Amino acid sequence: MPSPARHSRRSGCPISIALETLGDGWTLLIVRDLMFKGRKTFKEFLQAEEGIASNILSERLQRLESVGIVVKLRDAQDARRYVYRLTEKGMSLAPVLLELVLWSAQFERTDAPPAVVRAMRADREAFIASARHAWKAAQRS
Amino acid sequence: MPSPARHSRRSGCPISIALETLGDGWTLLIVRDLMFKGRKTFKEFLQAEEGIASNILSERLQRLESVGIVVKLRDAQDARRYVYRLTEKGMSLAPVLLELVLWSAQFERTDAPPAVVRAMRADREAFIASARHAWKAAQRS
DNA sequence: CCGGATCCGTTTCGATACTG
DNA sequence: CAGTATCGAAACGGATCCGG
Repeated sequence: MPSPARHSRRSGCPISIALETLGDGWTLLIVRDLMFKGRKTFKEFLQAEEGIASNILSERLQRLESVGIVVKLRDAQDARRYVYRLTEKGMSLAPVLLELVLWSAQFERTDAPPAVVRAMRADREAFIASARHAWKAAQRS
Repeated sequence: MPSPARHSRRSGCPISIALETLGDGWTLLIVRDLMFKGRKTFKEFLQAEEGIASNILSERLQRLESVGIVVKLRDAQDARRYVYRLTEKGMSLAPVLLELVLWSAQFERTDAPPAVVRAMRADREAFIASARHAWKAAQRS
């Protein structure tokens, strides 16, 4: 979706940057998986139930890296592997993702909302705080 | 982006419905314009600075209508025209949009954040409440 | 094996032109 | 004014190949 982002000057409500990065559905899924599902390797993203193709995943990860939302690092445990992590900028998307998940949960036809959703709904601030806490903890590893 | 939405069953964090509707950048812009900028006619959307093409706009509006986010009505003032309005479901997207706009504003390189953004930042609840109030007021017209 | 890159047929998008 | 029709460009995604 190149066009709406191009002519973004002086918009009353900025949103174009979000469009460039999140306007793509796959990207949104990757960020959600990073933030809430603990996925971090190429393979884990590939195996996500939505079924992304490897070339698409590769491209999206590169783009996320280039806009500073994720970083690619060597796995500390296994130096042959890579792990992807959200940056601070990436983590700052938490409120957006949380609202998005909550909104979706309202209309998704599931018998019972998953525990994650219930935790989010109960206390948004607390949920974001704990996600950030987990993120910081994983930092040192 | 057809695929991620197709296999959406039993996701730990629902988001697929949001992907179907908001995963497209143009759609996001339309909803933002409806919610925060008071745009409501086909022409007003067309004239938005981002420059959407008429066929794209048409298709996106139809899709938004089919998923129950907007309704298409005759203009009460001028019966020859149509106006598009957010439904209750559409308005329930307000928190998502607000967080999205706030996040974008952080990284958008503008000299001063527009008044809207400052108002949002100051009090999110109040901003959403007033947006909803304006929406209800416009209902009776 | 893992993390991609490349190729290529198919689908979708979107700018422009056109119509009721 | 509010959309359709057309048609080239771009994106998608499955298969396959490659370096470590």
